[in-house]
Amino acid sequence: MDLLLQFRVNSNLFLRDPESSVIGKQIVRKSIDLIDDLGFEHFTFKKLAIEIGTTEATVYRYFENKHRLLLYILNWYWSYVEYLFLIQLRGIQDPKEKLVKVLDILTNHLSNGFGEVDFDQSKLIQIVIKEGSKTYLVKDVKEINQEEVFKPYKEICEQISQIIVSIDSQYLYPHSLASTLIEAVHHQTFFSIYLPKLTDYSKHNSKNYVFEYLKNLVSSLLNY
Amino acid sequence: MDLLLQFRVNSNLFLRDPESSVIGKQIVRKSIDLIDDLGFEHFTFKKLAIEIGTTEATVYRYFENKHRLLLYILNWYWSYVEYLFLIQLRGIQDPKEKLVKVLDILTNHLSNGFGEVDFDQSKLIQIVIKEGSKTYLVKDVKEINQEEVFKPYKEICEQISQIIVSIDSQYLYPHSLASTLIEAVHHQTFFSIYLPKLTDYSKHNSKNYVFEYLKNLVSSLLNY
DNA sequence: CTTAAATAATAGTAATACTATAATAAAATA
DNA sequence: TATTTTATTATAGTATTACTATTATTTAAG
Repeated sequence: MDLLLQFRVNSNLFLRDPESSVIGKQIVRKSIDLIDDLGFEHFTFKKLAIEIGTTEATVYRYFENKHRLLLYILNWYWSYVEYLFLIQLRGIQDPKEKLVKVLDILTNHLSNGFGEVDFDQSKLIQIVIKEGSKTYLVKDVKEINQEEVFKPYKEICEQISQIIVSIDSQYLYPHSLASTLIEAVHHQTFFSIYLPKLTDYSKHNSKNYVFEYLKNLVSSLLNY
Repeated sequence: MDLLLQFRVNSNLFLRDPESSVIGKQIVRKSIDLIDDLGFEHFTFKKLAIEIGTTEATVYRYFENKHRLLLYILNWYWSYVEYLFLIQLRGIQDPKEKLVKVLDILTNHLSNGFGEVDFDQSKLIQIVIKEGSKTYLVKDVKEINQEEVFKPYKEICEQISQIIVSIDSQYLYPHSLASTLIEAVHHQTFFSIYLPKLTDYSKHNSKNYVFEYLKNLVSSLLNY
């Protein structure tokens, strides 16, 4: 099952499959550590290479540039979420319950992990929250979009959209609501930590603040 | 009135007030053009200096680095929005109507401009949409937050939050909803242009798509 | 066992993000 | 008015970044 997920990552994202060699796996694993430590702006292939005891040129054989590596990491994440959807929504009939489970998966970042993964999951989540939007907020979105690099994100959005429609077939903005929910998970989590005045986090003692907020939002919105 | 707005920009953001000299004003005006043209990542002080016929060192006398310049531009924008709120919400009594007007101001980017400004307004809006989140998605958010550089954003959020509470005093997440609306304006506008599958833009022939979506969202949510 | 192909290491370059110092202009004071 | 002081810009530099080209080494194939 581990392998299945990894094979889904779009081959446009890399020059050489990082899963095909030991050094490739190290590149991905260590880059997750480093991007989390330094932030994407201060992360460089030089620093990564030193960290894993190789050279920049070697890293460049795997990824064209650090933006592609970030895309690779996020594609992996979205594929992982898709897998969680698959196994965790399977048993649920009620679409309302399904949507709550979706929010749970998206916000309850840790702990719902399956089996073992060879990197720090909490660091991955931090990258998704802090650096995720940098995958698409670039000058060449249009071009890279044609390479299908945002496909897993769109598929997640499509799935959530279908759940929304099955709750309320009259609702006019299912895709926008789906992408708003996904983005809200990220920026509300970020804000609650770093810019809490942009949230009501301090008034709620819940550690599942973002989950509660969005659960309330969808239930009011789709009236249930 | 013009001056009033400009004086509100936090002096922590610059080394020397760009409004105090001709070259300072050129730096701000041309940087708006260039950031829009190149994207923030490819924008450099060197390119800016060449464009306005000066040197990098001169630009560095005004702004510590390009991130500070971006913050300056966004602070200017948020102060401008605050001013629009002030004059355009004044006559409205009904808080529901007020909230719709807020969404109108936030989404109907152009045309509600007052008087003249000495730069391209549509380029400013593009920067707000595409680069705005890069002001806070940085390693040192915590530190720069202490310098009050996000104050105008928080004030806008606070104002919207108060409107929300006056519509529904029982609503538990007014600040989160406010910041979600602001962020949604930006990413939904971005998605509708560059990643339309993340929206329902194609199904609606409205050029005010994001406005309609969010108006519908708040009216369902706060039941009116 | 040899040759070819794949991979990594070494050594570069152009651009970026600054900084230090020198030159010039403007302002303030004698 | 002359002369300091100060403010501002220009010149020239450095370290780092983002790559690339070439060479060396390993692995695989015939």
